[in-house]
Amino acid sequence: MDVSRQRSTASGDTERGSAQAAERGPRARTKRLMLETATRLMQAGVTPSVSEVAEAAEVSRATAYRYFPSQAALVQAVVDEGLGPILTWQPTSADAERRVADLFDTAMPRIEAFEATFKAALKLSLDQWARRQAGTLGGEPAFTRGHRVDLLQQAIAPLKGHLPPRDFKRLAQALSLIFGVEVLIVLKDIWGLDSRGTRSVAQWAAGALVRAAVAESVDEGGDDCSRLAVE
Amino acid sequence: MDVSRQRSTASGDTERGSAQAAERGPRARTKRLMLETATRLMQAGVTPSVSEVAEAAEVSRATAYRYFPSQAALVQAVVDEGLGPILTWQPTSADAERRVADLFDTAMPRIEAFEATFKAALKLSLDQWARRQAGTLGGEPAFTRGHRVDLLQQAIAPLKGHLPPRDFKRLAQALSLIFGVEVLIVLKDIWGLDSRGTRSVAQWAAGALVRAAVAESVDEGGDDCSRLAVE
DNA sequence: GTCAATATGATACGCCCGTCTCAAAAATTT
DNA sequence: AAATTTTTGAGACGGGCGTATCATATTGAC
Repeated sequence: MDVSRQRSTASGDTERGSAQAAERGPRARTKRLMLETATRLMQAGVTPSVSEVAEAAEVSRATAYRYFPSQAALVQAVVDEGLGPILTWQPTSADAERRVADLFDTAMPRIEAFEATFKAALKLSLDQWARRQAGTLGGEPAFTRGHRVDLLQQAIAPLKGHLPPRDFKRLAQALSLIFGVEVLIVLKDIWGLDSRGTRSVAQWAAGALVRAAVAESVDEGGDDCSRLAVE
Repeated sequence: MDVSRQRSTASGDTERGSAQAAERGPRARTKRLMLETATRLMQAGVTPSVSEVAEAAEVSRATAYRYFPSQAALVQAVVDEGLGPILTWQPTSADAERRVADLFDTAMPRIEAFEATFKAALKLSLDQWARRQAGTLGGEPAFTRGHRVDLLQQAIAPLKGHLPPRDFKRLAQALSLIFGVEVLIVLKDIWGLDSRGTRSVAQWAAGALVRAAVAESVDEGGDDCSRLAVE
């Protein structure tokens, strides 16, 4: 009823964007404290439960659950923070391949820094998928996990005119296969690569895909293979 | 002590390979029953807990836990079954790109049929990773998840002589990014593609990567761009 | 300073998971 | 057929998670 103090931000919304919305008051303070604690824990490699964050933040379990009713909500919030610098990425070049490389350079280190967080997010989205299959779904938060679509399309936007729409989309889809945390899982965990190796392989694959898409369209146009390199 | 009846297969080992090891007796019977039930449930889309399998198989919870001490063991067993036809894949062509395409044609439908199973396996491997990070690890089963490495290297084996070892490895690594369940997660769940679309994109990307690797090595050798297509 | 509104903490509950124990049932041996 | 071994089922236990309740402490308005 009392709308004078806008507390709509309390526990409902995500407070996206920079966490500097400040929003004073006890609630915002506690929430910020928890988020910082959770972020710190996650960057240390663990995926804390709500209770663990509560303890680490020296807050009662009950209070913690008031702000983050589940581990999913917690992870989602930390993901949003980790995603920050990635979502605000802006192209600096007009060349598609360069833009893609630049996007990867921005995103991959960030994803690596928040590796545990993104892996937790992936895990939770798999959980959600399984629950959806089983029919056991309580109108839950619904994880996002679609940012790469827009980002990659933005990165390869320069090709929009030079490629048939179908091929453009296909390139974006193919690139999205080598963009997310999945890359870390495969290259670091399975292959045992380090950060440099991982980034290097991803970069090469991304470049190869972009060049291949361009080359195909050129082939159709007239076999001008000298323009294969960069366009 | 009594070794006359070889019951070493009882609850310890994985009984890999075709499940036709038969191995009569109550234990084998119950285990087979549970495995079949679990497989059926998983192909229906759900990721059952041990208790759920127990109920579905009309076996007491205690018994179920005797054979599969955790959901992880359960999933691992079903994964082994689902992996069957993939692991026995043999190349039918001498052309690398064709071989890769063929491998994808074999593997992707199978992965899709066992989608829930493979997603559950991925989820569990993420769990394991998190626990390993946190130090909370009880000398557990240790998920495999490395089959794609050998398979892809086998598929592109014809290039082994034509490519520098570094490039060969890099190609295998890049291909492994677009090989597993991750492809389904990204293309079906995020992009909303159907099975055909998913397979099509994966195939294109795979072909593009192989061609790119070949083209690069040729470029170094003398810019013979007419051989870009297949070699 | 007083008072209402609000945030917090302690506690308890139900649920599911994984483990254990022990008696009953089934299978195998002799 | 009898005896022994093996397998099974029922139940109990502890632990963790998510929820609800209620008294207490803190905040902000007057």
